[in-house]
Amino acid sequence: MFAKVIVDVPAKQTNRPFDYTVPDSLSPWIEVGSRVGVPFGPRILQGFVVGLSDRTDLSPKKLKPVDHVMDLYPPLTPELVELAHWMSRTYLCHELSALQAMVPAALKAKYERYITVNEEEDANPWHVTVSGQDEIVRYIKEKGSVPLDSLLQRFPQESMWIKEQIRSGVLNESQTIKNRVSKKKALTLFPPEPVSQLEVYRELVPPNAKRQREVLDFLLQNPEPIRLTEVMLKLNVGAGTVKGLADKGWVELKEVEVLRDPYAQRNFPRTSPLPLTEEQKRVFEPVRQAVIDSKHEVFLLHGVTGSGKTEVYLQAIQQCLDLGKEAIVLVPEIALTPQMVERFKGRFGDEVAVLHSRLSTGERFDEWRKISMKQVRVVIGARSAIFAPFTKLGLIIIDEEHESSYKQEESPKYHAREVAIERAKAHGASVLLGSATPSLESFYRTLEKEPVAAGASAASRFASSWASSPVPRQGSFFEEEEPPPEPEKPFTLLTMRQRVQNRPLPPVRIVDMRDELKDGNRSMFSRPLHAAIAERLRRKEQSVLLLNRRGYSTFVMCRTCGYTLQCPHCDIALTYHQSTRMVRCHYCGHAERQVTSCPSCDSDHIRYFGTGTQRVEEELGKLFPGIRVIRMDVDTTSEKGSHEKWLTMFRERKADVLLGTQMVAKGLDFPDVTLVGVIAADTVLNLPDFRAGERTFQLLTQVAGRAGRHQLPGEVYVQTYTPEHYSIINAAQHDYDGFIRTELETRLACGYPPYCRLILLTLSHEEIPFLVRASESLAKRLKDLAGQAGLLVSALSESGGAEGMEVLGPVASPIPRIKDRYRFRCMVKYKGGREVSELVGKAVAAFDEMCRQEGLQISVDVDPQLLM
DNA sequence: AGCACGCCGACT
DNA sequence: GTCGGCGTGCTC
Repeated sequence: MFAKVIVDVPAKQTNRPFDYTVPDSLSPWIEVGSRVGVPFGPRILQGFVVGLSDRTDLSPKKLKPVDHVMDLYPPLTPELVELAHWMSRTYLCHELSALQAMVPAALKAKYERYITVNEEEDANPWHVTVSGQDEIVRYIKEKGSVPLDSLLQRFPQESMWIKEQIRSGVLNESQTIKNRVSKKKALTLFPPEPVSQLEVYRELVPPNAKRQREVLDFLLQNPEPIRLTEVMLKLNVGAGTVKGLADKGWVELKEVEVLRDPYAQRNFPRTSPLPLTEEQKRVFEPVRQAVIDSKHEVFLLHGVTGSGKTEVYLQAIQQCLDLGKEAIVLVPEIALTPQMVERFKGRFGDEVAVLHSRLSTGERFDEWRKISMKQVRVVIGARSAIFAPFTKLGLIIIDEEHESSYKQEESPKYHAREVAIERAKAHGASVLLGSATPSLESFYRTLEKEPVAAGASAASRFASSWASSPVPRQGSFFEEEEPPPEPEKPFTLLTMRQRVQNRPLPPVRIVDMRDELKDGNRSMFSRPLHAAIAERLRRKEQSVLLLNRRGYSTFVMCRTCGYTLQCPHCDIALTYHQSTRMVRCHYCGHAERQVTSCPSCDSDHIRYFGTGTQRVEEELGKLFPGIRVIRMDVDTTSEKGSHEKWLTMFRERKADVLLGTQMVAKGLDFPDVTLVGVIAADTVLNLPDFRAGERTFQLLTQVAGRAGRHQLPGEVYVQTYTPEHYSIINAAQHDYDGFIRTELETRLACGYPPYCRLILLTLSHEEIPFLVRASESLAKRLKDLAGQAGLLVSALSESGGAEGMEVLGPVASPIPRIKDRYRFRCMVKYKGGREVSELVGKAVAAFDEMCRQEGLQISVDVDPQLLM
């Protein structure tokens, strides 16, 4: 038997499976998806088994055997291995990166090299001449074995000599693969056998040892093994008490492997399904049917805020569980609040695993193992939870599907929505995308398109470009034969227009800040918003104020000459952190002490602009003396659990105003909030990104939905300098359809997604001239290859509906330098199928040598979400 | 990524 | 004549 293995080397040349023989002793343990240690060149590397075969094209003498298997059960399923392959082709990343993205970080290989003294060679004394070197040998002998890097740290002068000795055999080098996180052990208390012995011991306890007797009594009542920490908590005894018993041999304390449970302390009251409204029933029914029929279908659930999407999710999941299938729920990281977790844990109890970024590596690993070991059938989590190693998936739910956080910004730059659809296809599962403001991409895919057959229209060809199907694995992905892609099935649109109990959407008032300025109001609060806040204070109701982070960041400026502090390594302003009194660069981490005079003109009129929210908070305090404000931004929510703490305080009415960035707009539900104010609606709108209008509309709609969800009617104020913009007007009128119509027209006219697709290529290098040459050369290469394929057009929008691609740039990136590396970018706009991304892959591959030798870096982003 | 092999300049 | 620079290519 032969295993095809992707080894742990992220490089172009090793981005293919390598064949190994499987020794008989290991064959029962090796499956597609196993993690193995394999000899690769001179060392042992970690690798993933991506195929098993009883034949190989390689001559037997070149083959080496698999060294060992790393896990009792394979961490990946064959379906996920296939998915990794799809990802590597779709997003042009190494297959290894895709595989690694699927397992918890705890399983990432960590290699340690050990040095020992070779006893035989040591007999030859002339190898050891200089006294310092003699010391090294003694040091190693004393410790037995020493990790190489700690040895080099201790004897930095002698690194050459040490390498020599390893080569000549005086020192031995060996290497191990370690997991990053060990399984957690907890001291556990075991009662004696038989338990009746406890009666005897009870009498023997010294009369003054009251605590010890309590422990024995407890064990008599509860004779199962119990965690030491639990005993200490329950009986309020110290560890010494129990240790005393253990010392006498009356009870036993042993280390037992446990799963860390981040929600262990919490009790979730069980809830049962609520009766669905007519509208909920109408959208639930087709989803239920698809799940029962195991039919792959993608539903786009467009439901206004407060229309009760979550209850539909919960009942759809219940349907899944009833059929013995599993479900994944994706939620944007920022919305994965305790409230959200509570709703799922409350309905499905121990069947739920939760994955989010605030978990430690160990906690995350253990939640993941619950899935892997089939202890749970529901996973709720952020983006990467899409890789939950289920085998009987029935449904994938993506809440707030329009959120840009579903796109990973590091390699592999996948979009969870696309991955979800791909996974669902493999399982015959359905995907339910939910949002009050569906993305244009998703909405576009619900529109009826002409069939692919005769005359292949623009729309149908475009539709087919999204399709793909599993491919039998073989060789490198750039040269594979593709089966013709299946035509993409359109999404099914489901709509919920009513809020539960028919509460009206709050009226939204647009405030033109230009008028305020004209009338001499230079404050950041318009008169109407000011009056509205005053009114809430008087009525003892609560307000939420939202400030977009961007455009209001925390820079340091000289008021005499206008100089702003810049990062010396990046072309970006340094941000000021009040808590540490430091200025710091968000991109490279460069930090310096705050300055007292201008480095440029020496003036001491240095002004530290705090976070935008800090400024608003200050001004609120001035305008409304005694107002209680909770401020939520990066500064106040970095601490673990602080997010929850602030929200609880606000819920308990310990503040009048919740002031924050985006994070206050998402999914929060407070009964006494009757006012929502958006301080500056156009900060996003002015960004140089074709999605700016869409983002603005989404944000305003989301935040408007926060008001008046309960008995009290709500009201929304939106302050803006561009009140005539359709994304602001449509949001104010709660008119998604109107917005989408205008926005689709705009995108069609400008030639942007969803009418075409984009690939963003970013090149970086330390020297501008080299970078410019390389960038121009890459652009030329892209054009040449496109020309050869007959795909090149000069302006995509003018090519009508036909397939084609356009190469834009190179131009300097919006942030032209990061970490002392200059950045240029090229944009590929195209209509058509996979051939374009393959072509881009080929073009980039041609620059592989330049990357390796000259330090050029090229990053490829397929379907980029942020063009910044 | 590592690491070895291999082909041209300044030294014992 | 050798030591060593890092260009080139391979790892099942």
